[in-house]
Amino acid sequence: MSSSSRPLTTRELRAWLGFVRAGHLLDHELERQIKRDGDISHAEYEVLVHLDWAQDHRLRMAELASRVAISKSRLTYQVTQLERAGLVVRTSCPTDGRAVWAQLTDAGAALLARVRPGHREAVRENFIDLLTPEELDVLADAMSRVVARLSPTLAGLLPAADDKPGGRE
Amino acid sequence: MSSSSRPLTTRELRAWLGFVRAGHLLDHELERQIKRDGDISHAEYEVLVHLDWAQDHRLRMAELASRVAISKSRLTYQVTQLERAGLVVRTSCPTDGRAVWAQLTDAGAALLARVRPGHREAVRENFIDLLTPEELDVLADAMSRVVARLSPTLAGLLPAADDKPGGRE
DNA sequence: CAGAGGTCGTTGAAATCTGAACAACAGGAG
DNA sequence: CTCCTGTTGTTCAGATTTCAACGACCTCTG
Repeated sequence: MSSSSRPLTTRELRAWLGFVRAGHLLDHELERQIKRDGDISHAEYEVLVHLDWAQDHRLRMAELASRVAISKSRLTYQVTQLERAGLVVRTSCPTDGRAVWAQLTDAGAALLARVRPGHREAVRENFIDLLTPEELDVLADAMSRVVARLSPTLAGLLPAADDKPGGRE
Repeated sequence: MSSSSRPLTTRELRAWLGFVRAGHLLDHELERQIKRDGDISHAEYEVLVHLDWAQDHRLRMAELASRVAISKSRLTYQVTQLERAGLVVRTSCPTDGRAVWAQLTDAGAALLARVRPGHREAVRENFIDLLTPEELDVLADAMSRVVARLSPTLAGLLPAADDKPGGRE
């Protein structure tokens, strides 16, 4: 790579640092909001959301870990916590003895319903509403390239580029 | 807020999810690269970088924590680790008995010099080079608004919007 | 059927992180 | 000087995360 030793220009640095900092700050803010509205961690919330999105509100552990982008052992811990709180149950799979289903419970769905509005609002206030529609598109395109490079698998799960009022999130 | 219950459109969702996923994946990738080249964590690397950027390669704990955007107690832990590795030293401040300076050592600077090229390359390959200059500018502007909203203090430290070959990072 | 090789989810120990409580100090008002 | 209030960095306990095994199971081959 011929560019390997060339330092980042101010333009590049500005984009990179801004991206990283915005990510950290948003993480922190959402952590706060989710803890406040639902008394669970952001990580746990993510697990619930992905279960909610899934067919029949359930997923195998490995698939869930992949979608939430966390390690298997971390997910084991999270699901144990969520199960303890009654938001999720583990079920064994009849066709594959190794597999474990994580299934969203009614209580889990109810919690999601309670937390989501505030979450949406937080995402809007601190991110979406600060960008123009054009910027959103530019960002989405650029990010999809980044995701595609680092994880072709996950890239396939991102929504396509049309604009109907999505039924998710 | 009138928008509080309106779900995210596909366009918005695409931008938001892409942003979050790209952030996670980049974090993971950089973690790997830094561990490989310098045998330290990404968090520790960030501390070293901010010290290097600072006047005289040193900062007070509180200021450092603020710039790296981590908690005081977390920084205490990180600096202890870095000190144990000889990459940083703690110094007491003559004018303020409460203050503690974290000072980059020569070994710390040397480590940075060893890790940075690979880091730069990773950032370029997986981020910068995937975006056009126009996209970089759009992104930087948008992110600066997000940062400004969530942390006016940090926003002031972001580089300005000109484009000379920056001497940092 | 037996065995090899791979996948799945869990476990345990160590590393790291969070949040509240704390002790030492600074700065100003009385 | 003395008290009061706010700041600074650390500490401790508990929560979370990582990483390297591990046991159970599946699949394919012979």
